[in-house]
Amino acid sequence: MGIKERRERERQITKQGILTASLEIARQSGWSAVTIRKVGESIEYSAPMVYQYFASKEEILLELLRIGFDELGQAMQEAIASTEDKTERILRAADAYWQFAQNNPERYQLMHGLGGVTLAPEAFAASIKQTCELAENILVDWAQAKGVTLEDPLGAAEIVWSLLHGLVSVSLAERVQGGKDRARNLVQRSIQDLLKAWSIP
Amino acid sequence: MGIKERRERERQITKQGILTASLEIARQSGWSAVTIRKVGESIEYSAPMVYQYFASKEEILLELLRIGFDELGQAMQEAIASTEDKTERILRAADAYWQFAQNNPERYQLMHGLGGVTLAPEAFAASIKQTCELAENILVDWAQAKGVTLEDPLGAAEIVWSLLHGLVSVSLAERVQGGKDRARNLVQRSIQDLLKAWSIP
DNA sequence: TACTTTATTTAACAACGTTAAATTTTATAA
DNA sequence: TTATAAAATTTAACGTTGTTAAATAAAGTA
Repeated sequence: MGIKERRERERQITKQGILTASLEIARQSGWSAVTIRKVGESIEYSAPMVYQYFASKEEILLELLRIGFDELGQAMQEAIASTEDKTERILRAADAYWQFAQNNPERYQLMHGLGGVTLAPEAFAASIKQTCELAENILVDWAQAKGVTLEDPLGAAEIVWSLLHGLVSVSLAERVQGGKDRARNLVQRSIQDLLKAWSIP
Repeated sequence: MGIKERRERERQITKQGILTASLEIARQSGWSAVTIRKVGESIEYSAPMVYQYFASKEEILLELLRIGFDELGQAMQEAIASTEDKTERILRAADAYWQFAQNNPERYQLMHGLGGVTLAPEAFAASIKQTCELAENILVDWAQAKGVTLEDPLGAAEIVWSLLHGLVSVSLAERVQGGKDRARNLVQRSIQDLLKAWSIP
């Protein structure tokens, strides 16, 4: 009597369909164009059917947000694991962050309340904190390896992350002249500059 | 026959009322709560009357955006004019930027597409560019005074501004631990750090 | 006072998120 | 296989949004 199980499998497929459809609409037309009716149409159901899978539109966005932060965290972890050099580690983690934002602009928007996303600030808080702690860890590692004493490690992490987030935000809004590659170099260079300043007593 | 003039005066007052009402609603309940009907109610008119003053809701937001960038630019200009010391000048300009964002969070959101604001990216571009050019100017001045050669002055300006914008964004979303004062110090310190790095060959 | 113009409001439309009711489809039991 | 219960799905509807058209009220002019 695997009928219940089959149903559950179908449910998961449809649920995933809702998520990918939402993401696709956002990719094509921005987050304000993501409507329940359009999502329903995408999965070839009537609009109210969406509510059999998510309690509200906000829940869809929150789920996508969670997935996004998971993937970003994973990408950064891989970057960190890819080298033993503490400085290079920071630069690669930053580049992983940068690449994620460039390859998934609409998800980055969702994860940071950009591009007309209406999500309560509390939604971001936890995941952001996690990313920031990760940044703090690799900075502390770096400082230790270099024999540098960071008087405010969390502050340093927040600075690096803010710089990164600022450049990404600006780049995503296509406000930086010279295209993505230039902005990418800017990220790398500015972080190196910060590390340089922190290396000197 | 000053009847036409009186009408025009009244018109300007009502127009201003629409702008301040929109800002007030956003301040109290966020930008997604700013609706034409509520704005109409605020100025004690029916909703459609708003369209006698602005062609669309977007036009209201764009006007507020323009005013916001004007005021921000003015505040930064005053900060710049307040000292001859090139380094202090940069720090004061950054603090003016910071103070504007803290004192007008909903306007800062509007000006940068935060907090559920749905405005086309093109809307920001011009004004942002202006602010960035201002940053470039004071950085070039600083470099000249310090005998430093900035190989990419615009890039340096974009870095400083991104750092500033990143910290402001994070602070406005109340994601920084330790409150506003700590974040303000972070801004000052990080910019000093960048300048320090750029001072060294 | 009568008429024209202007100012303002009410009604309405399409689209939104969401819920309730109606309907169709599917599974179960005789 | 057919009647019935359960589940799945859709249609209709509510209140809200931005916006426009039509109706009404007010003001100015002759």
